[in-house]
Amino acid sequence: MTIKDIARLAGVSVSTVSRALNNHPDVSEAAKEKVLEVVEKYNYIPNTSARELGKSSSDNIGVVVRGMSNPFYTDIIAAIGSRIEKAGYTMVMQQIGASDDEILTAARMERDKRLQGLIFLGGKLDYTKEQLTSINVPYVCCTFSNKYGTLDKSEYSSVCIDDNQAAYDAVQQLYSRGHRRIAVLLSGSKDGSVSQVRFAGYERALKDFGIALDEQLIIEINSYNIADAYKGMQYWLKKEIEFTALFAISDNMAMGAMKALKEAKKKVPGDVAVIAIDGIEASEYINPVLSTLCQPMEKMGSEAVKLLVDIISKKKSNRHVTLSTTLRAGETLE
Amino acid sequence: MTIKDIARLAGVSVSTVSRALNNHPDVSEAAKEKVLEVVEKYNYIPNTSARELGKSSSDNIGVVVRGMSNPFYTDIIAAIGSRIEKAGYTMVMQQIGASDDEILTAARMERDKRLQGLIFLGGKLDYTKEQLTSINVPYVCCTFSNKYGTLDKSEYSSVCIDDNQAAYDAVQQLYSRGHRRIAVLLSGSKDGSVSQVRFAGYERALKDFGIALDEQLIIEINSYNIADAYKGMQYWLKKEIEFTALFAISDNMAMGAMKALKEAKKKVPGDVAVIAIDGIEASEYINPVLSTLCQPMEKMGSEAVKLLVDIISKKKSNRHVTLSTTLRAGETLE
DNA sequence: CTGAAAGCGCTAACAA
DNA sequence: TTGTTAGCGCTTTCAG
Repeated sequence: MTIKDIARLAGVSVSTVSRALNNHPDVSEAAKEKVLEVVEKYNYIPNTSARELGKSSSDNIGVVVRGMSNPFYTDIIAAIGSRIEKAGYTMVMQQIGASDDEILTAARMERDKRLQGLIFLGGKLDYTKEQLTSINVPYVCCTFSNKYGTLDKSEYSSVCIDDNQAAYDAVQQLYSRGHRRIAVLLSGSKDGSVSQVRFAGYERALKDFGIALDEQLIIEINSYNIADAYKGMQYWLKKEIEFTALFAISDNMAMGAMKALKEAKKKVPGDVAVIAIDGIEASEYINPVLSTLCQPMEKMGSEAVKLLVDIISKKKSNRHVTLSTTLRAGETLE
Repeated sequence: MTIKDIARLAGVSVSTVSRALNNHPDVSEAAKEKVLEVVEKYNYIPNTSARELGKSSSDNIGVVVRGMSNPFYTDIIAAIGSRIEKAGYTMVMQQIGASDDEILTAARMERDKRLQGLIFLGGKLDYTKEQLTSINVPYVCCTFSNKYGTLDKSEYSSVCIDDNQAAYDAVQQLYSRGHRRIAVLLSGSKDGSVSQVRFAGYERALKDFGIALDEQLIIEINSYNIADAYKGMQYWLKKEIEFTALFAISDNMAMGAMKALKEAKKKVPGDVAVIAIDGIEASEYINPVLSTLCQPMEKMGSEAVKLLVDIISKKKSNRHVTLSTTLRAGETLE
């Protein structure tokens, strides 16, 4: 069943069918009605590929999300979606696995869907200009910036928190409560990911507070996984290194760590205070409730769209906005 | 940059480029090399729409997943993905929102991607034959079956647990530990969703065990949301209805409920025993660890693909497999 | 092994 | 308002 069949069945030409289906103004009510009736009757569904191909332009904005079903992104995506809609564009989202190439995915989408712009959710921090030659539309990095790349600031937009500062603030929360032996749970300290940035904030805070960096307090797990955080913490606890507080670079990792702490009979808080960064919903439902610095998810999403739309419509050029976190007191701080 | 440009630049015809790009056997090494060189140099990316359109068939299997980023699905999806790959097919996944129409999505995919088959993850339980006329390839329902629909068993395949029995088993766990005042936390008791099926299992168990159904013990929240479960439970607890155990129809809902119980100073376990169904990772990281009946996620995913591939290759016809759950003891049972 | 040319199903000028 | 027709970018016969 193609548009031709419908045309024949409705006794009109294909263009009339196309017009009727796309709500073009220049179709008579009679023709439109007839067409829709046939479409309904035969359960006709237009082929998207053909449609996309035939079209010369579109109002599509692409969103490529790294990490399947990362709870941290759901709220942001919702915000992005509604904002895009409101701006009169159409959202085309694509999720990719942790090891997939977002640039390639984006480049494909750009051509396939004739995108006007792109939003990257949770990408890498080290793009080079070279790698991005295949992207020819404006794009904004959401939740991250090009910290370690060689991209010129004027070539892209971004909206994120100041990860270094957030980590600094987290450590300060612990420090101000008297903690000096502050362990840090991270993915990697020089993996070029957000983990590295947050670790740098941790280091900076210690330095500022006059605490010497103790290698023994660094728990590196090479993953953002909750189960890995649990196992990593479990393993580290066996070393029986003295500490009174833990700064986890993400809520998820903090949750894994807390299970290990509980099993090791370390009271949280009491024996150990815990703080993290992110503010996902799940960490609000654990016991004790995790104390964490929340990222303004909704704001991030809507801001990202705003930046992009402004660029697409030539109103403004590339910009970089930094949003601030808010502390969720929780119950793990003391 | 289109295939034509590449052809010109490489000094060959478009068909040769197409062959080189698609690993066809009948291309000389020299031509292939030349083409790939140009492709590389100009960063050429073929247009998927055009590709899909031009192709007469495909080895695509579509997967439509209901519910964005539902943690329950991630493991299943991973299993489905690797199984599809292994079987020599290509997975094309599409996530849809809770209120979107999966049949329409599937019908579109079927045409756009020239699917050989479909897998539905977390769909509705009440399809009618009429609604499915737009689907013309074999499909299997994963994690659910067509409990309330009028579909003939021979028209589709399914792989899921026996939800009614799982609920029955959950209640039995509580009953055997002496509980008689067993509250149930559900989405709806007649919403035609899995909630209804599990509630029926709860009812059946009570009947079997000689316990009268007490309307006061039914907590209906019209949602599967963790926050709603929390609020719903909070509200219900204010009524101060006497109970010693809670059966939540999903892990997620149990987590919300447990936060409410904790805030109401009800000890879990001790004052209240809790059991649920699903076995998601998160519920393993809360305190106390949730006792629950785990669905065999991996098995479900791989089994779904197996059924589908067998049908596509005409080896077998539609089948329905029921997998059993396993109890995760946890710490909320007593 | 290679190229020319006919589609794939739709959109969008251009005429009528 | 309508229909005709030329693409969109690729795959795939069919000749050569």
